[in-house]
Amino acid sequence: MTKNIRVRFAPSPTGPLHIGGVRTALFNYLFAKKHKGTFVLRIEDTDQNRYVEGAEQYIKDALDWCKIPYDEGPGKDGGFGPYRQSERKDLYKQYADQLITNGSAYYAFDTAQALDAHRKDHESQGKTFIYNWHNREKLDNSLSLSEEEVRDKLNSRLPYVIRFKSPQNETLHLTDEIRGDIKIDTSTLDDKILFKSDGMPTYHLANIVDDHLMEITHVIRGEEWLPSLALHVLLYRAFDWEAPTFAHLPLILKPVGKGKLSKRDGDKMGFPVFPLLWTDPKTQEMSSGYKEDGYLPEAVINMLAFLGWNPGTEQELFSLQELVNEFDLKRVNKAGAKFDPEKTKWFQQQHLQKMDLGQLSNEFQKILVENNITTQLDIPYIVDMVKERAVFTKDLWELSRFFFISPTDYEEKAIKKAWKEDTPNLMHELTRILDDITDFSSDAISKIVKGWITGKEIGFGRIMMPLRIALVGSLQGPDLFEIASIIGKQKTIKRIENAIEKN
RNA sequence: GGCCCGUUCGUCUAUCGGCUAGGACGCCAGGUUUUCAUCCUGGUAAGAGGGGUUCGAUUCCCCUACGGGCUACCA
Repeated sequence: MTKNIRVRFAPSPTGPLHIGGVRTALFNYLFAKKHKGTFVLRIEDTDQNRYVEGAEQYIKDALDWCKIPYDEGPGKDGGFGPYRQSERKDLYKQYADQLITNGSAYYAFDTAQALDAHRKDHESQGKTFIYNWHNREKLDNSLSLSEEEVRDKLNSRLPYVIRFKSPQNETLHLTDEIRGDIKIDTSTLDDKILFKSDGMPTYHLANIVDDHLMEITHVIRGEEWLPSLALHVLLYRAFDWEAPTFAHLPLILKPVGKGKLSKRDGDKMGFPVFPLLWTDPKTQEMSSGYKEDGYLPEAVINMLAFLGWNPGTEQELFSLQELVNEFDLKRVNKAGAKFDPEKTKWFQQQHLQKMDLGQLSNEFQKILVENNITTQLDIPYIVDMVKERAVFTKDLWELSRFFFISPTDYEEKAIKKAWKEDTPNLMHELTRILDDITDFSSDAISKIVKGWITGKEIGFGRIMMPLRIALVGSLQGPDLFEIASIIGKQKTIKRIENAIEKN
């Protein structure tokens, strides 16, 4: 009997979640569901200075839109709450103290200014200042000071931090589910701050404590955390806790240029980097979102899943459930992946085509209302006819508006190409032919009109193209006889007459 | 600079020592649709470089180059 799989997604509410974060959440979700485990959302808000109003709600809304709900998290206690680190504040100090007691950590009184000066000084000499074994004895901390001095400083309420005492001269063998074995020489590590002078833990402490307390079995996070893996493993050891399994996901890179995809890139390059629209509460600056741009969550999820993962088969189109079934951490890539807005569009187009016709028709109905259209026409029939040309639901309107509204303008290029000198006469004649048809079904119209054209011994284009201009306004759209049949005999003839008049 | 991770078509990727290196996006060309789009068919294009190991390396090892991440009392 293996223990219950528990994973967490632990974003910091410092702004909107971007698609890299969504992918991390997705992979956690897929892994959890695949193994019938629990997906936890934990809000890592230990840095009060960077807290952004509305960010937490945005994270929840985004996960909700993507249909990757968390099993436990703020507002959904599963017995491991609270799930906001700010609400767990009182918990952490005792763990920091525990490390002091067992010799794994120490107090440090160095001021930010003093450390800054050290860094600048080292930098000017071309060196890097690292707070660790090689200089910790010379700095202002409980390792260099006498017990008395330390007690005095503590008693006089001097600000202090608690630092981890990184071991020296040890080769750590770390394991990552995706990357395999990683060797680290602990002498290169620095003595990271675990507990800040403001009474809050840093990410490192809070993260380890919470993952332990919440019984997280697998830590799946971005590659940017790989450098802290050694510290984290060392912390588990210092606490004598069993460490979870780690997996570091490759980063998502900019489509062009250098570096990882950042929150700024999206609107600069013409595609959203956020799942939902975001308005910065301070500057009112807006960033576009996939939802508002018309993307289906299924498409975004599918696209994201394929950024750094593949099933090993040639199937590319997946539903969420299929992704759950197929997902395997072992098939996650090591290298970073450049984000491709074009392929995202392709996923969108594919998923729109797969969408349930009734549901798509309902969406379309809303657009009709927005455009003040009331109609007796068979909406699902029309949607089914034009949807293959659509990438987004909103495209449906432009692709079908001629069913509801007679064209008033005619595309110039089309007129030039197809509206010739004898066209008005031919169109006149056509109206009489159409008028005589009693059964105005597309089959019947097709048969009669085609017969008529053949009899006249002229090219089909001479009739069909002007007719299309008259009915649609341009040389586009589905089968003409279908269109004529749907809009009906009267309107068809009227539109032809309009076109003759205007051209 | 230091530490760590990575490197197959332009992009996302398959390949678990022997392949004409496969698929997808994009692009190009044909075909279907007497329109347009969709769709179908075909084409374009890749193992960073150098050393090893091996009968044989894209695949294993090392070096170099390049790319990326981290290097805060941020996560």
